[in-house]
Amino acid sequence: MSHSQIPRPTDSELEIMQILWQHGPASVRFVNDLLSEKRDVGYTTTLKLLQIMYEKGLVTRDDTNRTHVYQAAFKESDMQQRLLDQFVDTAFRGSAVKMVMQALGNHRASRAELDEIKALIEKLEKDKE
Amino acid sequence: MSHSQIPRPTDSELEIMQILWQHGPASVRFVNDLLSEKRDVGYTTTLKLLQIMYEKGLVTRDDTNRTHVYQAAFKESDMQQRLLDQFVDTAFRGSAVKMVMQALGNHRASRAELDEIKALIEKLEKDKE
DNA sequence: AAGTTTATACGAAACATTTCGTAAGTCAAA
DNA sequence: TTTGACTTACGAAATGTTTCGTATAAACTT
Repeated sequence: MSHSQIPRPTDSELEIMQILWQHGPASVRFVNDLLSEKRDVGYTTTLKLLQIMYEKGLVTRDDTNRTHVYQAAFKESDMQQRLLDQFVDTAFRGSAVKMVMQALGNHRASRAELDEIKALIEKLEKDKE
Repeated sequence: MSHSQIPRPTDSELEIMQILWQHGPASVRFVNDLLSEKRDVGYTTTLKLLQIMYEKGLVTRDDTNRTHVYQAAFKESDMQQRLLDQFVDTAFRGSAVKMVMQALGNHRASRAELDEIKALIEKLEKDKE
């Protein structure tokens, strides 16, 4: 199927995307086993979700074998960027900086992580010269 | 009505919250006028949404006059923090730092903004000592 | 080969969200 | 006082999401 525009995944769909990104191509069984560790979910529910995600173009699948193997259709970082843009727009009126400040202010980041961010900022500022 | 737990606002609801945060307490008419500038939406649609938001506890209202006046039930920053936590969990597997890096990497922030963030980081690092 | 387990497909119920039509009341102007 | 504009309340259609039961076929076990 062809898709002019990929829709934003729902929360449930994103949960499954996470599994596919973390573990690579996987069967319904595999996805459902991992999903079941976190919450109560039936096998056919997971199957149906993956089928819908396939129709939406969120995942691809290999159905040469009886057990189909699903795979994320997008890189995690690309999807994150899209979700981030959307989130900044709706929750922070488009201000990524405000969002960053809020995230740093209340999430306890380690010193190493803070240093990493600081280094990125300095690199960005250098690029600006 | 009493509420044990306030649900996450939907996208449409958040759009209305933004208006209430930006302009303060407002009538359905006022909200709908602003909303209509961006997209096509009927008056009773906006009314219904505000009524539902009232039932959910997202807004309060003053109904002493015929024209009810609605008001956000939460500070914008509090809501942003809640949405942010949720977003980081679902989209970045809990890593606020990764999210920040991605936001800074792809959003063009001004030098002044970058400096502001750097200052915050240095303050946080000082607090860590 | 017969029975058990495992797979997909599909329909539909249950639930949530979005949208709006219609009814009924209030208010102000003609 | 009648008319018209404006208001809230409410029901319900339209759409999207989540869940699972059932049917059917394939593969494995004994």
